[in-house]
Amino acid sequence: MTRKTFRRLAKDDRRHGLLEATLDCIGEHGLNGASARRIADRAGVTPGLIRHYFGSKDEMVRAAYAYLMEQLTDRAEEAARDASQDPDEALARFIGANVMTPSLSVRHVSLWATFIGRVESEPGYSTIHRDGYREFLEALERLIHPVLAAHGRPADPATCQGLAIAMNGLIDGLWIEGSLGHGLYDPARLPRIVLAAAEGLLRLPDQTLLRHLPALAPT
Amino acid sequence: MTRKTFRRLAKDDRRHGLLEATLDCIGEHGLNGASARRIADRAGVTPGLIRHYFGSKDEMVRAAYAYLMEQLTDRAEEAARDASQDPDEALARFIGANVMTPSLSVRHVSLWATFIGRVESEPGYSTIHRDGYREFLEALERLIHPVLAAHGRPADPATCQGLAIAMNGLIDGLWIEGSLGHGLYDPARLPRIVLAAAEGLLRLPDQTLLRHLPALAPT
DNA sequence: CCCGCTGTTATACAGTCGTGCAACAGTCGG
DNA sequence: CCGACTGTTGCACGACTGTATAACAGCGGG
Repeated sequence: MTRKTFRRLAKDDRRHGLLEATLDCIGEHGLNGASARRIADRAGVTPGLIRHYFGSKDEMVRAAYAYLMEQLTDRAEEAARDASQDPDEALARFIGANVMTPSLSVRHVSLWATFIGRVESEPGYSTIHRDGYREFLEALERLIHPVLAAHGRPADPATCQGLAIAMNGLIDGLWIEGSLGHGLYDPARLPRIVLAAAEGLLRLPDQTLLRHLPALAPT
Repeated sequence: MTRKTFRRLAKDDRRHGLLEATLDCIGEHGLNGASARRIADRAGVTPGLIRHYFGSKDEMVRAAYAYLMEQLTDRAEEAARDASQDPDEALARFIGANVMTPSLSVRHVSLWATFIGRVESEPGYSTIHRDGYREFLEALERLIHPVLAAHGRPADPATCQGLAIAMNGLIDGLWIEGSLGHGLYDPARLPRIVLAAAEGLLRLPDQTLLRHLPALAPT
């Protein structure tokens, strides 16, 4: 029995590989089937490394949750970042991007849901969840405020936050159901649906957001 | 070693007890920690019964998912059933009830999310998910249509479905985040937020739904 | 009252779980 | 080219997993 050959990787590379393998396994087999052995296999290492890098499997899974949330919020904010100077277009881009590929992803929704299910009882999860949610909410508020102001609608902080909360719910809900692909409707309808809903929700004139729909075409 | 005393229950009672215990365990410990022994313990029986009633643990968990979805849709439709004849009020009640106790429940959201995370890969789950989603969507369409018609807004099937999809997203998203109680805002604000958003989304005149807010006070 | 049906328990089994630990082997500085 | 540091492996351990099966006991029908 010959010993497995291996390469010594930089600390961050190995951590990254393990986290990615953890998410892969959880996405495919759930927290159940994501055993230390299976994750190590997927990462191309032996289970002992988990202890070496994360102390325990639970700790690694927790780190994977944080890593996932980072990915999700980064991706969301990226859509707004490369938006034009036009506040309407920036908001439309942000909202639309969240219900289109690559955001619309079964893998991401499955992972997100799996972790959400443990937020209440797993120590440390609630902080990760709250931070991600807050970040998303604040990004939304930053995008909504100038749009409201430009159209002469009330934009005090309380109003703005309430609208951001509703908008976040709208986006999240459509993101989840759209990603799961139950076949009840064509997900390609989602950008139009969500932008029309957002216009109404914010009491914006017709086409304020919808006219930027063509700009959302997948590059 | 004395043998455990027991009562012979009606088939449905025992099944119900096991399903409820299954959901309890999954809610508290996730699909991971919900072992056959722990579930049996919670139900006050021995693990062997699982095989007797469901054939296997996986089959029981699947049945528990279907059982949960039935509970959730029943509860949602109940809110609309005991609504008055006024279409506006019926819609307002339905929407509002979904972001208030008892619908706003960490246990329910945790369970829902845990199962959603497995919809993609676990055989049979997607059907349960789709059926529940379709039922919710259709209930929403039935409530939205008369409201649109009464206010002279376009109410063709395609428009109606699109609005129901958006409304469902809005409700789901707020239900999830509101139930998790992250402390970023007071969940008591949700009924007002969701009704205001729904009015805008459907392009209804101000206060069409919001004026029924007082009628939603927890009985 | 007691027999028989069957819902229920108890036990055993092979497999997998997470992880602690000692030995190994890559890799880098000298 | 060699020595030393440490990232990585391999294995062992006890606990726990799901489930098969045989023995038991509650309960209704006669």
